[in-house]
Amino acid sequence: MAKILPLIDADFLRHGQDHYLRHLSVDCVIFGFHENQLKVLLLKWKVGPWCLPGGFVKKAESLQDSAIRTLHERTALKNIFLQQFYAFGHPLREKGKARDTKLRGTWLEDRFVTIGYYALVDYSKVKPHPDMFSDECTWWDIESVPELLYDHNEILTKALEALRLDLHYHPIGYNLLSKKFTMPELQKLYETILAKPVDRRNFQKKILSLKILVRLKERKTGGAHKSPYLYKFDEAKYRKALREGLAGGF
Amino acid sequence: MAKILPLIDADFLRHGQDHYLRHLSVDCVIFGFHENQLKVLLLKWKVGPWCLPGGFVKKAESLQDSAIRTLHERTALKNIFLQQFYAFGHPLREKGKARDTKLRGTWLEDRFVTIGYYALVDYSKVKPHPDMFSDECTWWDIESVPELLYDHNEILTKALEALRLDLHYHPIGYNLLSKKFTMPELQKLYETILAKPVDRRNFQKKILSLKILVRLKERKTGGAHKSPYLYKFDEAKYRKALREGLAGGF
DNA sequence: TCAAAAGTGTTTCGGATACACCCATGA
DNA sequence: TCATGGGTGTATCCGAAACACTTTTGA
Repeated sequence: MAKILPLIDADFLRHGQDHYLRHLSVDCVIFGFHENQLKVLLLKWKVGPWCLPGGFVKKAESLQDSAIRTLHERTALKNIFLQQFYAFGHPLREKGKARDTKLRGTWLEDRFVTIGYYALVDYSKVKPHPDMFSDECTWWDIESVPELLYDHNEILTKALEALRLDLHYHPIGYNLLSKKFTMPELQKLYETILAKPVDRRNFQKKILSLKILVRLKERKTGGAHKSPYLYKFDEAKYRKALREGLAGGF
Repeated sequence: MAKILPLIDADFLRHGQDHYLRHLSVDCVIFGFHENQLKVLLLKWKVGPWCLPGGFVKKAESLQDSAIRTLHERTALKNIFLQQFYAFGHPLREKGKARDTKLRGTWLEDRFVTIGYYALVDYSKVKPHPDMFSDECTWWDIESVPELLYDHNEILTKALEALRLDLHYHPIGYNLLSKKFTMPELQKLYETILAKPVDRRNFQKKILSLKILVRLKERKTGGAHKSPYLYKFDEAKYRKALREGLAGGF
C-alpha cells in the first residue's frame, strides 16, 4: 500500500471503507526510459519516505482498473501497458505503520495486502503529478532508488524480475520509447533491463527477425557520428506478438 | 473464493470477519500425477458445483501460510511445493453468488478478491479430505474438469499456463512423482503438462544434462517389457536448481 | 582527417532435433 | 519368438554467439 498520506483527509479516514475494499491496495511500479537509463516513478510524502504510487480498490472496480486509475492520477496517461506481477501479503510488510498516529482507529490502520502492477510508459510524455498531499513525484534511476516505504523496495525488485522474464516472451519498447527510435536506443533499453551488454549486430539481427519493426526513410541527425535509421513498431504485428508471445523469445 | 459452504456455520457467518481479512480469499489449484495423467483436486459442496479448494486469510497470517493451511486441510500434506500465480479481482467474478440466500447480510456476501496458488503434490500420498460440509474431494483428469464455481475454470487455466512457464525455469517432478520413478514416467509428466509429445531419447539426454537426477541400481519390474531404471532427485542439486533456475531451461 | 558510431555481412559453435540400432521382457 | 518398450549412440540443422570490414558524421 502506498499513498496513505497523499490521500488522507478527514473524510477519507472516516468513510474510506464505504467506498474502498478494506485490507486491499494496489501498487504500481512505473518504468520509463530516458537517456539510456531505466527509470522508475516515485512519490514522496510531505513527511516520510519515498514510495511507489499506489491506491485503493473501489468497491465495484477491478484490480486492473484500480491500477489504471492510480496510473492516470500520477502520469495523466491513458492506454498504458500494465501487468500484474505479484500479491504481497506478509502480515508485517508495513513496517513502522503502527507508529503513524494519524491512522489510529481508522480502516487504514489495518493490515493491507497489496497487488503489484508494473507499467511501461513513454518517459517523454509523462508530466509527473504530485498531488496536493505529496511533495514530489519524480523519476529515479533504477540503480539509485532510495530506501522506500514498507516493503516497496522488495516490490520494485520483484517487478524488475517480472519485467525481465516477460521480456523474453513479449515485445517491449513500444511502451517505453517514443514512436520513432533508433536501433541503438532499443538496444540500450534491452541492455538496461537485462543488466548486461548485448552484441550490437546480433541484437539487430534478432530484433529484426521478429518482424515487428519498420525502418523509416528518416535518420536521426544531430548525433556526433553516423546517423542511425529511425524505426517504429508495426502496430498490427506488435499487437499480434503481444497476444501470442514471441516464438523465438529473447 | 471457494469453500464457502464447507466452512459455513452460524458462528463463521456472524463472526468470520473478526478472524479473517474481508474481501480476500486464497484458492489452490492442486496438481497431481497418476497413471500418466495430470490431475487436479476438486471439491464438491453438498449443494452446488465443483470448485477449487480455497480458504480465507487470517488476520495475522500471510497469503502463503493461508494457502498452506488450506492445502493441509485437504490433503493432509506438509512441505508442499506452492507457487502464487495470479490475483483475480474482477468485481463480477463470483457469478451467481448474489443468489445464495444463506450469505445475505454476512461478510461473505461481499465481493472477494482471490489470490491463486498452484501446488504440486505426490498423488500417491494424498488422501483427499472432504470436510463435513462437502460431499466429495477427488482428483479429476485435467482434460475433463467440469464446469466450476464462479471463475474457477479460468483460475485453473491460468494456473496451468503458469505451471507451463515455470516448467522452463524450474525442475518439477520432485513434487509430483514418488521418490523413485522411471524416465518414461518423468517424460509422460512433462508431456502432459506441455500437452505435446517429446522425443524419448532427446528428453533423456536433456534431463540428464541438468545433473539433478541420480540413477539407482534398481529397475522397475513387473512391466510387460524391458524393465526401466529407477531414478531419484539429487536433493541438494534439485534445491539449487530450484533456487537459481535452470540454466538451459526446457 | 580521424575517432567514434552505425550499417552489413561471415564464421563458428552448441544445443536441439531427427533418426537407428540393440537389448530385455512377458505374452 | 516376437511385439513392445527401454537403453544408448550418431548425423544434421538452425539459431546464437563471436567476430571484421566498410561507411558516415561532426569535431
